[in-house]
Amino acid sequence: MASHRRMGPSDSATSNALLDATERVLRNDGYGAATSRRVAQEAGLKQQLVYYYFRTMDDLLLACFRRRTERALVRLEQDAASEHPVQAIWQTLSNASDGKLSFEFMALANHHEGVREEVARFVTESRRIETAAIARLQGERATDTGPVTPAAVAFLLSTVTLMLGREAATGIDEGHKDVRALIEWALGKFD
Amino acid sequence: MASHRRMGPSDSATSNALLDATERVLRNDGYGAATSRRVAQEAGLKQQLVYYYFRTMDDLLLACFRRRTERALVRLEQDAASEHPVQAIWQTLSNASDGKLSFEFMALANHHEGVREEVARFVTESRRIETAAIARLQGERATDTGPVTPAAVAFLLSTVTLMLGREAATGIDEGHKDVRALIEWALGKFD
DNA sequence: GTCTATACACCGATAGAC
DNA sequence: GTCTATCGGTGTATAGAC
Repeated sequence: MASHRRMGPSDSATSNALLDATERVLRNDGYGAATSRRVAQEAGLKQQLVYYYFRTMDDLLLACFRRRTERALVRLEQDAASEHPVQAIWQTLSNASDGKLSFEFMALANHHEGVREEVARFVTESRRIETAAIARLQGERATDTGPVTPAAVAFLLSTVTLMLGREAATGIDEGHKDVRALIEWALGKFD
Repeated sequence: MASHRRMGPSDSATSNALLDATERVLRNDGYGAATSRRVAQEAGLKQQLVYYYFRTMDDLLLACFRRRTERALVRLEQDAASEHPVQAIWQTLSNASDGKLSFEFMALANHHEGVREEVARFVTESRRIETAAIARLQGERATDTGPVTPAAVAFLLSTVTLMLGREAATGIDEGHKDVRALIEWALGKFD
């Protein structure tokens, strides 16, 4: 039974302000704090507007994640098409990857069907792009990289940057210097 | 101003049942669902008993995490003292590491001071144990491992197993076969 | 497009009887 | 150690006026 409640446009200034506010709340206080009242307050809007622009809180969370992945994929494709794709991707992920937010969405994916599917789609797609870029380099150089395959490097690129950023945010730096050197050594085999 | 409310023992059958129930709730529905009523229901107990055994919900969550890390460190020390420490740790982390629960606690750490400190303590301590075990092997063999240092391997051991398990649970397997082969190759340099 | 008003459920936490 | 009862607050979501 569909609701008869009215709905607002999906790309207005107000809806984007709500998405921005949602990101801030997730970053600062986690998904447990991402309530309609809290998000609206963060955006300086009334609580009920959340339901005008997004049918449910689940929809808001999903839209928030989708906006982020779309932007990330655009950037990733730019990096992959650049002169030194592997270095560019490594730099982008090392600097920009917002570990706190990513983790919040990954935890959310554990019990939010829509987010889970979107996370799977995003990871699969971005790893596909990364693997292709690395394989292209390998083809050009024709060097033997042994077990350091494009797919393995793509996995390490994304997961190691994520974990480095997250641990640093938690006050951990055990082994970070060494692993950074190791990854850069592995990357050097391609680019 | 301290509360005058009475408190129960911290290692009774009932308090452990509550901790078990908390783990199940976190695993199935995330920390947002870990409410006193929900946890009590899961344990077949009354909601108010949560506050008899644990002062606040934050305390319950923290106790739940502490119990897990204590058990994990015991197991890690056993593995580190075994004949093939690196292989043993890799196997234990690959099989037993409960990715969903770990992620839930890591996300929780983002905005829960007590859990954040405990996560930092646990990661630092376990990585220290792993690094020592790997370095001991390196000393015995006296082989040159280049950039594949004990600290780097320790970082990869814990983070790669965590991410492999988590992605598998989300329905992702992009690059998993390759990265497993790569890690096992790196481990072979030591053990 | 934004407002007021409101429904109804669930939250953490406490008091005090048994 | 476990129970009943309960407080004040907050949650999602909707109806309907402006």
